[in-house]
Amino acid sequence: MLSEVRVTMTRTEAVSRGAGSAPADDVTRVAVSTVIFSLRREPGSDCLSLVLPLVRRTRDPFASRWALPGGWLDTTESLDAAASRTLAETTGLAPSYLEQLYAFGAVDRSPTRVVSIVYWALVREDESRTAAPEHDEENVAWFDAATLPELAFDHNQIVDYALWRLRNKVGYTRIAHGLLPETFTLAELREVYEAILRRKLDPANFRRQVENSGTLIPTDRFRTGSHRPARLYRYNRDIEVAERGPLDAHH
Amino acid sequence: MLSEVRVTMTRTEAVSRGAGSAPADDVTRVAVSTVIFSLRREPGSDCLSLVLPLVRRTRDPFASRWALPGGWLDTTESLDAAASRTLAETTGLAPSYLEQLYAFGAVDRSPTRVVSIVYWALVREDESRTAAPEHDEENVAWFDAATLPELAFDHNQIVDYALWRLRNKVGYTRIAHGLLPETFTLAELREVYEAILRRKLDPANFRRQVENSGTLIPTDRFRTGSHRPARLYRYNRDIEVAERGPLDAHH
DNA sequence: CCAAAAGTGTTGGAGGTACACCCATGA
DNA sequence: TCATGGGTGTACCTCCAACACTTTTGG
Repeated sequence: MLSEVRVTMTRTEAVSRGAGSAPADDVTRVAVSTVIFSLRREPGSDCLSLVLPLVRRTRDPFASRWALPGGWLDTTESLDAAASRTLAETTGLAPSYLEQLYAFGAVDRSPTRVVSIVYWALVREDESRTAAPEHDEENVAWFDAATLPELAFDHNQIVDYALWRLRNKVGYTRIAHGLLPETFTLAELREVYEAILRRKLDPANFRRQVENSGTLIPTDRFRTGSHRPARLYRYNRDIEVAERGPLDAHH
Repeated sequence: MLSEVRVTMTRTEAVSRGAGSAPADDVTRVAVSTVIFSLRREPGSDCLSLVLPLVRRTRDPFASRWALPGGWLDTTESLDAAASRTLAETTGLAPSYLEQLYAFGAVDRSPTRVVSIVYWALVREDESRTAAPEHDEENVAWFDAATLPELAFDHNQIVDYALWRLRNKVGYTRIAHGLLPETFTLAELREVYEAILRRKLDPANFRRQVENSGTLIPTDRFRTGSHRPARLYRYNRDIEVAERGPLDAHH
């Protein structure tokens, strides 16, 4: 039915950032990348902003460009596991939330045929500080999500899509706690929403909304400091099950 | 900068779903499958039900089981194109709506390592009738989505997820027109919603909701027949752009 | 006491549900 | 004429945005 054909294809060096032997030439390879979001308080301004880690490519194509952390899919691991693994290898992070974003497979997105299964993840602010201890400090850096440079491949587009998903999902799920420590004040939670949605929220209405949603458990502790002490809350982990669809796995 | 090399792509004659020689053992291959929804009016009952086409497998694994239509990803086509192609090859259908669903890649979902990029699609009721003219009538059949047999691989799970997405998406987008002809009455549109959501909707409130959404354009024609003639509507195609995220392609 | 953030109350509008009610046709 | 679905009006309820107001701390 289909006969064997010869194809001439301009091919550059292998794609893998990091190690890996040269791959076979005639197959489409599967890569896994992750858009990792965290929050950082800018020293100058007093508001939080979304940041994400990028790795500098050390080889062609797009050598010296910044790219999403990722790697090749191993034959013996699931997609979710590959996302966690490559994420840990390149940045040393363990995400508090991880979800598949999309599979990108345009033929010209890389010189060789690569299908990228892209995940997106959230890491807590405190965790992202301790990350990348020995992981080439040089080649991993955090960027403000709003002002990214030109990235390798179609990664700018991918980040845009991940941002869109994050902004959507924060509206109808309670994933914001993936960016916060175990306990937090309502003001801190509101700041997270404001950073993601890029607009101010009414503190009074925000309080009632999250209180009525039943996803927060008040503790008896308070955050003291500047003014009137604010109650600390924890997330109710029993809720979030029903929010997701019938996809068993991914944690 | 980029050096040109020659690559020999042994296209193991294969790929399309039925045929196929044994694949290489050490690579993970990429398949593309599609969950295709359409509507069928059951002869006995008077209400619409969701149906989808399945193909009977002719070889192991899961020989003689029913499976989602699909095939191997070709090296020279995008994921979207592969979904359209395999969908046409196996069922002869051209979908009125096509969207990527999810990438499934558990290691044990197939004896050999296969990552399936799954799409879901809608085809209009009338189109689904004329389908599969010469496409092995024997090995393609339509099933009620609610009462599927045990399918090959993890395809039952996949259909469940596709149904979940469809039911969600019908609530906040206007994809239902993908199951209807060019013009239709509000009652017909409501029936589509009822079939997808599996519950009755108030005709009066349904009318106002879709009218206020601005997605319908009334024509000056009417569907006559049983009782008082019902006005025919068309969909306003200018709207649906803003509904989707920043994913350029897939039409 | 004052500033500022924590937390509460109140109002009005938007949108959804339930349901009563007219309208127009085939039989 | 009647039965049936097409189409309209309306009351009510819930949720949300706006904003006035009280409470509690640090300085």
